[in-house]
Amino acid sequence: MSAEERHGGAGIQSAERVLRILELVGAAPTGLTAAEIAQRLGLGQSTTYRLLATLHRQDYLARQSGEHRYILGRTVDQLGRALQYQLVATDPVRQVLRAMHDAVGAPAYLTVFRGDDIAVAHIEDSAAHPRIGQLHVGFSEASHTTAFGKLMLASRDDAGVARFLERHSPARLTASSITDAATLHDQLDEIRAQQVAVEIEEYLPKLACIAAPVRSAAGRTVGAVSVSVQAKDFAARSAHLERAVRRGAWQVSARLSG
Amino acid sequence: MSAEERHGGAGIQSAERVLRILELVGAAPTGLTAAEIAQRLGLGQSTTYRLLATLHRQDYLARQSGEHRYILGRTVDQLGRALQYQLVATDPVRQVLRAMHDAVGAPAYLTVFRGDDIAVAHIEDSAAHPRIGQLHVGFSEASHTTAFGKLMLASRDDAGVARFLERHSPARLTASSITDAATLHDQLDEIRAQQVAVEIEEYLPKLACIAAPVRSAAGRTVGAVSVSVQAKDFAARSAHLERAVRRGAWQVSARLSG
DNA sequence: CACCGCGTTCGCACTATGTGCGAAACGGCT
DNA sequence: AGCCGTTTCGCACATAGTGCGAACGCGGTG
Repeated sequence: MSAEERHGGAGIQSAERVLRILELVGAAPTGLTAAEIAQRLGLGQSTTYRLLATLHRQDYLARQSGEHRYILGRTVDQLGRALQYQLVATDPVRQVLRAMHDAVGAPAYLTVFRGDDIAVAHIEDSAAHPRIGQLHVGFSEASHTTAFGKLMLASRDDAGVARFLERHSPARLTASSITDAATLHDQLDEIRAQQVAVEIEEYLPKLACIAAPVRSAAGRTVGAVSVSVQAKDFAARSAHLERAVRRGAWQVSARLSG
Repeated sequence: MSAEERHGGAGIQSAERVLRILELVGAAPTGLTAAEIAQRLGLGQSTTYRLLATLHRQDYLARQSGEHRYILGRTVDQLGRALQYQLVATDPVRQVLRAMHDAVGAPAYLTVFRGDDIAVAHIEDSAAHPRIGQLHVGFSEASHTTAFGKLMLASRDDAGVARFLERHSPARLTASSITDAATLHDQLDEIRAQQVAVEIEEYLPKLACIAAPVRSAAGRTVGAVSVSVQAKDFAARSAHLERAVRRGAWQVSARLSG
C-alpha cells in the first residue's frame, strides 16, 4: 500500500486516473494532447497512452483527424442524455410548469433529488417573471435553506438526515437560516405532516419559496415542484401558491407514472 | 496475459470496467444495485464495491438515501454540460440559425465535427418548416452521403479520408449515393474549391441539403451550417440557398472567434 | 540527405495494484 | 432470536498495471 488512505482504502488507481482524464479534457475547451495530460497527472507516457487508448476505444474521447488533441466523445454525450432523461424534464412535465408559471405569475421550478445533490431539471420563467438569483438548470449541493432542500431532507428518516448533516454542516446563509439541528428536526416533522415546505429569506434575502413533493409510482419522493416570489408578497398569497404547487406536483407525479 | 488482445494489448481492465459501469447505470432508468452490476459484469462483490466506491467518491455515481441503487451523479452532468459548451450551440449562434431559417423558409442545422462523428449541435425549425427525417440533436456517425459529412471529409487530407473509409465502408443509402472512391475523391476536390457541399437525394429520397464550413479562429474547419429543402425545389433556389448558408457559416465562425 | 523534435508504440522487468474468496459486521424484517 | 441481503474486512496470490528506455514514424529544416 503506497499512500492514499491508511485503512479501508477504496480507490482503484487506474480507474481514478481515467475519470480524472475525462474531467481534465472536459475542462479544456479545445481539448488536450497526450503530453499535456501525462504532465498534469504526473504520469509516464506509456501509461498515459494506454489509458487514453482505453477511453478512445469506448468513444469517451475522440480526436480530430490530423490534430493531436483529445476531446470528449460520443459516449459522454450519451451519458449526459441518459441523465437528462432520468431527470424527467420531458415535454408534458414542462407544460405543467408552464401552467403553474402562468397561474401564479412567478418562476416555477422542477427539482430532482439525487443522493445528496439536487438537480434543477427545469425552470419555467418569463421576461415578466424571471428566475431569481444564480439558480440554474443543473446539479447543485442540497441545502436545508431552500424549500426543496427541506423537502428532500424531510423524505429521509432520522439516520438519513443525520448522515446528510455530517457531510454538510448547516451553514448560515442569511439571518433567518436555521442552524440548530433540533429546530430543523421539528420543522422537518411539520413538513412531513403538511407535505409542503416553505422558506422565507433563508436562502436569499427578499425571496420566499414554496415547494411540494413529486412522487414516483412507488410512492417515493423523487423531487419537488416549487415557485419563488418576493418575500413581502408571500403572506398575502400563500394559500393560493400552496394550492398551485400542490396541484403542479400532483400533475407532474401523474405524468411520470403514466 | 489473460485474454483480450493477443498482442499490443491496450485496455486497462479496471478502467474499462469503470466505464462500462457508467454505461450500464446510464441505461437503467432507475439505476442498478451493486449486486446487479456485479452480476452483469461477472465480477466478484469485493471488486464491484471497490469500483463503485471509486465512482461514488468522484461523484460519477450517486445513490438515494435508503435506496441501494446507484444512479448517475453530478460529475456526469458536468461532463455533459462541458461537451454541450464545446459544441458551441450558444445563444448568439442560435440566433444566426434562426435568421437563416426565417430567410430561406427551411430548417437550419449546425453540426460540429468530432473525430469520425458528427454532432448535430442545434436545429432551428418551425411548425411550417419542420426538421426532416430522424436527424436529431446529438452525435451520429458521419456519412459521405450528407452535405456536412462531405464537408467534414473535404477538410481532411487524402490519408485522413482513407483512414475514414477504412472504418466506414461507403454504404449506398439511396440510388444516388456515391460508392466509388474515385468519384468521391473528385467531389471532395470540388468541394474544397467551392467551399460548399451539396447533396441531392443521396441521404434521404426527396431531400436535398447544402452546407458551408464553420471555421475556428485558427482557420480549421470545425463544423458546418446547412439547410435542407425538397429536392424538387432545389435547382430553382440553389443560388439563394448557397448565399444564405455561406453567410450563416461566416457569421457563426465570427461568433466563435469573438 | 542527415538531422532534429515530437508523437506514438514496443519490450521488458518489477512489484505495487487489483483481484477473488471467504468470513464477518451491519441492518431490516418476521 | 433467527434469517435475509448488503456492505466491509482480511488475506494470499499473481495478474494487471506500471515506469523506463529504446525504437519507430513522420514532418520540417538547415
